[in-house]
Amino acid sequence: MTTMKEIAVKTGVSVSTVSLVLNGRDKGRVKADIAQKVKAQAKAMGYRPNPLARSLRTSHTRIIGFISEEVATTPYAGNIIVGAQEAAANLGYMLIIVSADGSYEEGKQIAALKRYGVDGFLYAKMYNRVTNVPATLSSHPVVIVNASEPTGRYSSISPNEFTIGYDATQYLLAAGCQRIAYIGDSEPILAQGKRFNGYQAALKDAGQAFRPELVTQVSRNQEAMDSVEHMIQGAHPDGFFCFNDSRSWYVYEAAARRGLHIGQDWSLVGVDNHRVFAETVAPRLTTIELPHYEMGYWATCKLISHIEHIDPSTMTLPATTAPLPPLQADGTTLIHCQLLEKESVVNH
Amino acid sequence: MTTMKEIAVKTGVSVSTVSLVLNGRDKGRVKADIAQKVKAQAKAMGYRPNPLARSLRTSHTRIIGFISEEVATTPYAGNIIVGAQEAAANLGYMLIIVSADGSYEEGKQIAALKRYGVDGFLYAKMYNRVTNVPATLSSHPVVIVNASEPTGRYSSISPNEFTIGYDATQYLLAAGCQRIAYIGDSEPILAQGKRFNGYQAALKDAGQAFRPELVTQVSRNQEAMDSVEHMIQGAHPDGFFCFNDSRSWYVYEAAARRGLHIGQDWSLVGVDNHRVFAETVAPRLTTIELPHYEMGYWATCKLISHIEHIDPSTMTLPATTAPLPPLQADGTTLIHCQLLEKESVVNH
DNA sequence: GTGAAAGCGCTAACAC
DNA sequence: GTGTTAGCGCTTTCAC
Repeated sequence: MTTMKEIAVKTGVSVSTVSLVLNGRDKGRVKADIAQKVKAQAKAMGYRPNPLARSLRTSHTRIIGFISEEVATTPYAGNIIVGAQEAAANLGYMLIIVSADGSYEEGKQIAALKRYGVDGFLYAKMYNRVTNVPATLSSHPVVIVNASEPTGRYSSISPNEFTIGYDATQYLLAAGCQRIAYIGDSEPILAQGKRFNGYQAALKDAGQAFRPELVTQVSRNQEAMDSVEHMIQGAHPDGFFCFNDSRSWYVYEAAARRGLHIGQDWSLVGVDNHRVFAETVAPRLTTIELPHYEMGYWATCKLISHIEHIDPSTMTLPATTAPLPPLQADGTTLIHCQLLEKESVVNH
Repeated sequence: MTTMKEIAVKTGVSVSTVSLVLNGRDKGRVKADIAQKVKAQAKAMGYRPNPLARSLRTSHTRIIGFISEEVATTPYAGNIIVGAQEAAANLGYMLIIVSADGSYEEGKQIAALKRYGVDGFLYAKMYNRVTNVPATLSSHPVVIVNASEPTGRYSSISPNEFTIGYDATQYLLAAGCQRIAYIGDSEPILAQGKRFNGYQAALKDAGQAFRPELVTQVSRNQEAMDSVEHMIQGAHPDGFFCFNDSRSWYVYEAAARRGLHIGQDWSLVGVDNHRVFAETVAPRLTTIELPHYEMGYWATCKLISHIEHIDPSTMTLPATTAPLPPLQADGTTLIHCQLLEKESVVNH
């Protein structure tokens, strides 16, 4: 580890000059040629600043605290972490991740993160919902990921659930489906209601009547299977929009029992949480993937723009990255989800 | 943030005395009553040490670098992170997680972690394999998670793949299955070979002949489905051991096409990667879950025991935690995987 | 323009 | 036994 002192000695200047130069604060303070010498020497010696020492002085660390629940129990939401981590790396930050679903309570974890001097917090939930942000976070910049929050005090980023339902339904309509079923979740969770609204809106916009008999909101296991069977027998759907891949399963099994094939006899679009389908039946399944990676990435960019008091639109993002989606008036950003076209929709 | 200096002033002693007392190094150096006073004052003022300042001095940080690939693309392996994070929290450590599957290369990430002064590294892979540890890590304690490494220089923790195959097959045998099929993966990955060995060994120990016609090693999609169908038609199995849940899927679909039910007509034990099955068809499926959480937890305990040069068996683990599994001679620890009994095995 | 000096909060060698 | 002192590597104020 080469230090500034060593560079100072080698170059024959003082540490303060080195610090000035290496931090780009030498404008009109240090002569250009000596600045050059310092930079050259630093490069030659492979100088890298010691973040600990810098943090002790400046009390900012370029570390972000990522607080999550249920990383354990939700498939693929881990992509939020990956997205956040990559954004952080691109912008010169590190992520310390704590999960609050374990033996250690959220409060203790937050206190520990504060002691380590994190510059801000990402508060992530593993399924989209309304949540309350712990009061202890309010001393720092916070961005909420995959959730929203009632007070409007914090920025948040979550998937646009309405357009998920709308796009899926519209896609089935465009394929010529006349009787599109909605296989939902029996829990009254946020995503459920909004996707269902999108389904209804798409039907309405296409001039199709909404038929309650085509809707079934199921839990799981045999009971769910029976509900789906019952709906199919009564309402004869030719297309299905499924809340998630667990619900798609019941349709696949019902098709198999009838000797029918998804993508040949029935159309199906489903939200893909687990990706066992992608792995197993692809390219048979047309799916919508939740934008976990994007949410993590953008939330981190936004948080850092808060931390550094800069306008997110001026942030230099890597060329490969899409521009930050615009903020709504209430601080909420909804991310549109892509529909991945495969073969499980047949033209009727 | 109260500092040692403030405590020293309030108590009327020097900072060094405070430091000694608060670090438990006052044995025979500071009088008991004054030590008491210091402790009381510290408590009253809600003193918490500043880890940055301490680290700058001691050059250890109580931060562990967690290096992983493919957190993005592997379901549930995120549990390794959760386990590691909880173990770290229990032992007073923090985890900085970097993923090497993104735009930033492993080398840069490792350099950054070193600058932040991590005390050691967890080098995790998201599926079990033989891997090479980057040379730059050798300056620090390292534990390998969910992988092994050819040189034998590092400790590693991975699932016992052999017993997965053995236990699953034995369980099916005990239920009376006479013709147990093995639905494997067509890739020659480590887990594949060992689970297959376990399957063969269990058959042999039970005195059943190994029948090649009951084995099919499939990739995915229609081709995989066709192979499974072909095997079933030719060899008439009454029980199935499936390499993972993607492969279980094909058996479920084949059963549905015949109007048969898993758990009534056919027995099935599968390794459960995605848990869409657990969510969807439980309690119909008898599964083996990979011990991701445990691997993360134990790897972290072991790493910390290296860092602090203590015998892992003397570590005070939380009462809820199982004891650390023993180390093999080559530094490898294999974790036995539990078989979760449900209803997808029928007594023949 | 440049350097000396103070100090972020803590630890540890060394006086007394 | 306890306090004084000297840093860890860096930033920043203030003389010169």
